[in-house]
Amino acid sequence: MGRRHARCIVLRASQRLWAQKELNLNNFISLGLPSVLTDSLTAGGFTEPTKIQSQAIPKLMEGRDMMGIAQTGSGKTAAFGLPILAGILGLTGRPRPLTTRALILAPTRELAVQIDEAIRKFAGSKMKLDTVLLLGGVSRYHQVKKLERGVDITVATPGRLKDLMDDGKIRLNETRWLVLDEADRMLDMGFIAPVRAIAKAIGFKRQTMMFSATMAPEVADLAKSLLNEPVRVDASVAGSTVVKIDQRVILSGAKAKRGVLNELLASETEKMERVIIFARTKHGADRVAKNLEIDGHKAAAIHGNKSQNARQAALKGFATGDVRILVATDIAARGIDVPGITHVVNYELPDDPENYVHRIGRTGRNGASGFAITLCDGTERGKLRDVERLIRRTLPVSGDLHLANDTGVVEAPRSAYKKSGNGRPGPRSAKNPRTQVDRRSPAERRPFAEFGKEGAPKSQPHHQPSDAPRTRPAAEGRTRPEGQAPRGVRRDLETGKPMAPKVADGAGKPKQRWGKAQKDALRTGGRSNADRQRGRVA
DNA sequence: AAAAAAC
Repeated sequence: MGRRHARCIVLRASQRLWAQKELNLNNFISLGLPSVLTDSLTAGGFTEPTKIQSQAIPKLMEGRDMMGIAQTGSGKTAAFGLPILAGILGLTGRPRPLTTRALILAPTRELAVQIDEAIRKFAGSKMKLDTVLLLGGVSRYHQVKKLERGVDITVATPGRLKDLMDDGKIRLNETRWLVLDEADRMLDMGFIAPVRAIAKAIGFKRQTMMFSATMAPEVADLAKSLLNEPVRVDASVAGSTVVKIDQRVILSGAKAKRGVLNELLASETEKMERVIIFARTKHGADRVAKNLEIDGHKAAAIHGNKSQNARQAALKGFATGDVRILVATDIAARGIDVPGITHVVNYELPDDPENYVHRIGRTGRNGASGFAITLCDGTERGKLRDVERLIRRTLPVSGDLHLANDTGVVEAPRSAYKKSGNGRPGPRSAKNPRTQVDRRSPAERRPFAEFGKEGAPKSQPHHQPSDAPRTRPAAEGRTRPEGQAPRGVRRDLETGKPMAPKVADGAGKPKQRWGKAQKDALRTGGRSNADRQRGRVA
């Protein structure tokens, strides 16, 4: 009976599979894609378009330009890739030597590799397709060989592409499709000049697709000059994904972080199957990886000082499950799409608060849930506050501010990361020695969780008139010596009038960490980081 | 004072 029942289920499942194959029950068909592509999608197990795919594909098949607000994981690669593949299927003959029919630009090499792999997978084995991947860090030789024969699709990072353009190894005059992926990041990285040069080389007979996580003014500017009456598709999933990520903060002294991390990796409740650990600097990432190895954990590291081969190897080992721990700089904060990451650990807080959001977005993907654990020491309080302001919520904190202000003597007591809650130190015990001398002023001695609220930037009304005496609700009932300004209000030295608080116009927005002049120099000059450092006046 | 991207 049980057996027959089981067989019945098996039969039903196989019938469904058969029906799907036979009748090609693939919802991509309704989007107007040719059968060569839907067949390969079915074979790859893709039958259900994502939100952005069902919105974008029909419009792109009509030849419209597009501005897409979307992040990695939304399925945007297929959203622009499939219409391009469909367009190429409609062309006859081979691409001419030194030309490419489609050009896809990405900000980092890893991202370019991912896009290239995905597109070839969508095309499947039945479609004749010549592609080339143009990125730095590897020999130009094979890239040039492929270009000499002519290619259908080129995926590139701006530096190497511009390099090859200047050497006459690639001509863009026959390029019909241009994609700018992660445009916001490309601008942040100073690629505006090469991107414009590339677009100019292609000319106007093209279909342009631009994708960005945000619609910052610079992005809007670029979109205005590159896109022609674009369709706008918004597939930002801001709330829904973040909700599935369990975020928390553990206070820990800088030197105690190593011990805290080891405890986390060892603890059974955490079930850290695949974890990515973010460090702030390349050197920091190497150091964390080295310490993990010493402490008996197999780990790979990825950052910009590693060779392209080493970077690919690290990523591959992580994706295959060969190593369960990847230590990374913010090179991997965005775009890296390795499935099954259960935990993101911020060993150090990022300099750019936006990167916090991108980092934790490596987990909780495709409906899975994930954990994001941030280790925060005393010097990082400001950065944590910036993050909390950006995401507009206060993160649950455990651990001990005394430990966070650790200057190096304290070993992390278990209670620092086992206990969650009010952020106050647990009772003094052998395990929680609290031998640290507290060097803070009395005003600073408050539970750590309060720090995010200090100065209350998020409750400041944006439009508060600056010439009216400013009062904070919290200051009510508080007595002050005559003539002393309330805390948090700066007064003009001459007039004594209150000035606009520093944070008022930045509330809800991240602080600008680099001077505008430096960012501009980066944007326009296109010089290397090292050049920039050398050229700067000390 | 960082990271990314060209040799």
